[in-house]
Amino acid sequence: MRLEWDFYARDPREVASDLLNKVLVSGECRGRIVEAEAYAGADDPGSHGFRGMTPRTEVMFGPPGRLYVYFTYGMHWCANVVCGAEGECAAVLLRALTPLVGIDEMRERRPKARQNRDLCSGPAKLTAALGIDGTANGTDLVTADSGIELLDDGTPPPAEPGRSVRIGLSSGTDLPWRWYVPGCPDLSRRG
DNA sequence: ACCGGGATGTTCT
DNA sequence: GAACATCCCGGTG
Repeated sequence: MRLEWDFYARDPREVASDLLNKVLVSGECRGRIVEAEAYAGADDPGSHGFRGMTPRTEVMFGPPGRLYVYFTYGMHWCANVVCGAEGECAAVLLRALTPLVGIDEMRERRPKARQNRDLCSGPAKLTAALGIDGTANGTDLVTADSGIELLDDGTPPPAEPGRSVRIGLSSGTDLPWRWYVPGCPDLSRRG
């Protein structure tokens, strides 16, 4: 069943750990979330929202349950789930998926992937594999009006998830706000 | 296996 | 002008 508004309207650290083993749907493709990171606002120097709202980060401050998609390094898209209360800055970056459905379509979008575990093993890989780009910024995951949604298929999050500092930051590097499924072969890094 | 560097352009100072 | 929540390729061991 589809995740509802109250799932998202919480602290991003809770949402990040609870998103493990949920299913991301985009069009005909599906993947299981195995790695996610929490981001906050004024108290989180690693967050895009650290210095307040800008045109780019407006969605992060808006209602929970929407998708915040940003462009980085001149060529990559990354997708976040907006969390917390409306007016707060809070989101969860989706960092890795286990491909479940639509693998042929994913391989067409990511022809350089050598194996299935390379298709979605990074935040910009999974958006490319599932066809998510800036046109999806701000779309509502609860109504799924753009074909993107999150499902609970009955698989619970791991009883003891892996946890580490966040990856790729130059600020906020001390906060252990990355969660992952231990030993999963589809992570962005071994864990 | 590990490491270094290039691609590529938006965003904010 | 610098930084960037990244990825890929080619070098070396």
